[in-house]
Amino acid sequence: MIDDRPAWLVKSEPSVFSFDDLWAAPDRRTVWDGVRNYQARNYLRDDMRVGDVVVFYHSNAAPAGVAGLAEVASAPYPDPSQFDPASPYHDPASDAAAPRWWSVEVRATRHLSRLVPLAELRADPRLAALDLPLLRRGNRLSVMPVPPGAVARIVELAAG
DNA sequence: GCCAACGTTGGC
DNA sequence: GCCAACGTTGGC
Repeated sequence: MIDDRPAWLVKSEPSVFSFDDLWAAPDRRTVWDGVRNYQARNYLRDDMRVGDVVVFYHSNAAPAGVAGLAEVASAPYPDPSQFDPASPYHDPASDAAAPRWWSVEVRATRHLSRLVPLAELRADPRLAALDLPLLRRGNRLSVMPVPPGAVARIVELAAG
């Protein structure tokens, strides 16, 4: 039952890494690295658990919206890219003994029958009643919680 | 490309 | 600790 599990939304720019890219990855799986915001880091490090639902959102896209579903596929671990000088996410100030940035692995589980555009999410009264952080004004978090019931509703909209 | 909203940095 | 400047995000 999808609704019994905690759910999270992650953003990705599809021109960089799309849901289809995740679907095409080995084991449909990848490390979710490069998150460089403390609030999002706290969700990754402290709250995400194996089996949690992940809503894969395309940002900076036309249209932006929910592209598919995934799940948390590993326990949190220090984001390897912070220690990699060749990575654009390299953080020379991060100490290996007390890593600043964390990752989990995610695995794609379900293609939606179509992308659900942000405008449709905003227009849906049932989602509005759930107060999705994604839909709050000025939201810029790249990892955020999804309230109970919202995933099922998004799937309904996709089937819509 | 524009621009509003936001997070971070750094001078004081 | 304040807050202005700056850089980034992300919808349009």
